[in-house]
Amino acid sequence: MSITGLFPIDKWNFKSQSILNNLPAAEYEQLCAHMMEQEYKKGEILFREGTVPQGIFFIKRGKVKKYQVDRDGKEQIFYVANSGELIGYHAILTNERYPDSAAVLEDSTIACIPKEDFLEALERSTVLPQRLLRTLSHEFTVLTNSISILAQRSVRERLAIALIVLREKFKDEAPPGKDIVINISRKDLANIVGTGDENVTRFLTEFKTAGILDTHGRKIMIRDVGKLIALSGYNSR
Amino acid sequence: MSITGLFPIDKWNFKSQSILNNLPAAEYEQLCAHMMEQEYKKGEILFREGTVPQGIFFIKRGKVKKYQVDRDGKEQIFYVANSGELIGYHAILTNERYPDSAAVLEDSTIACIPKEDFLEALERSTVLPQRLLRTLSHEFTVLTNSISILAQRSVRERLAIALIVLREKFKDEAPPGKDIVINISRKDLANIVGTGDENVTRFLTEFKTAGILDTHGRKIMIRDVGKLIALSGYNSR
DNA sequence: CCTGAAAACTGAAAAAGATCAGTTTTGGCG
DNA sequence: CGCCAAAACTGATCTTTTTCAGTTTTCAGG
Repeated sequence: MSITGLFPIDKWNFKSQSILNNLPAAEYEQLCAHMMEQEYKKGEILFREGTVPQGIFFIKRGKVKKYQVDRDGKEQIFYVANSGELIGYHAILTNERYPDSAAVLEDSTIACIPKEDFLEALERSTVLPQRLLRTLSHEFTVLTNSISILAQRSVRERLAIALIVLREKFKDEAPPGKDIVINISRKDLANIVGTGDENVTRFLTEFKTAGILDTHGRKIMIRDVGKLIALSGYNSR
Repeated sequence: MSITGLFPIDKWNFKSQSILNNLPAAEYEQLCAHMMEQEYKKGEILFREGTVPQGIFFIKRGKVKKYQVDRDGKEQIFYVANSGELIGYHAILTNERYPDSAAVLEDSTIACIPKEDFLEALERSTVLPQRLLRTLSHEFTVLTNSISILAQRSVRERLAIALIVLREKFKDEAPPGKDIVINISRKDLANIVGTGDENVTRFLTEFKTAGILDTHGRKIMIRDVGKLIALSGYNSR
């Protein structure tokens, strides 16, 4: 059974990059007319809860976490966006103060397309609305899977699943033939899985002892995806 | 602080009914040309995981639960759709085998609009794609809130929140001046909250003892929404 | 109005997870 | 290269949640 064959996991890997790919040239030109490319450092915030972003963001290189912060300060990461993905359009589409925040997970190159250009392109374009609809529907599915996993699986299983998914997301960066390195803080991992960082440490130690992965500082290298999948609970029966 | 002012809670109450409201007459006519209205009984299944529905469903009266079933048979309800809402369009938009199921929660009147008519209307209409985009974006927000709640709140808090939301959904059915009655099985409640039905029973008993609600059989009548909100953890600080 | 199956409830025990209070390690910066 | 703050780790304890093994109640159909 392959990883991508595992239903909720390949859904989690969905990329919205297709939105801008192969747009009619004229539309693409117009959309990118006032695009601003910028370097962001780890930890920088793209937009914050309760605001309407200035535009939509296209991640050319790097990774961005999408999260919400609770009243009592607890952070929940519900998506890690990879290079090639587009974020920030939900707020612009609903034109509402938006409950999500986005922060840069590792040094990234991100382009910003002004709100107005995006909305205009959406009005004019013949393909953009359809693509967005499909993308949103797909994202919806990703979230419903996350809900099932968070509500029903143990912390160990959730962490195993998160690691499998993250491994896929960090695949691109590995030099050919070299290890895939997941570079993410324990706290961020905890905020994906919905637990504390102490728990993440504990289970990572357990996985390490079981020969499933290695750690060097905060870096995680997965050695045995098969065992992780077993632990994730998706091979049961 | 009003219920609807509570951020994640009013989001959960979102209705997608606006999608079909006040469409241009011609478009509406065309969309409804082959619409089939039908009575459904409690427990009937509208569509099942892994299928593409024949059409989209408009709930004229009643309620429908949207859920996913895990490999090991665990059911997770991620949304309760109310009268006025439209369901089933995700699968049709992505044109994929779809991971969600929908079953009738109480006797309902539901109209089915054939897939082809819906897709054609989507192509022709000037307002439908935009509306769907907004609706989907909004639904997305509802799900991210659910994720935060499920990942970070205790079972007691989750149940409190679920009850507040369900109370809003069952509001319409209460005769003026009479109690709002939440009519849902313990098992379904458990599958919303992500726990077992024994736990639901336990906490309901606790709430009853605290004067927060009454139960008659499986019916739940909430007496003190304020206390429930307090228990939900949303008044903290 | 009975009756049987499904649903709801209860208690006790075990397991899982959160929390607290530290110690050790890491990695960026002067 | 060493220092310092932040992050990671560890162990012990306490709380929450699950699980199991029943009993009681409800309610739909005969």
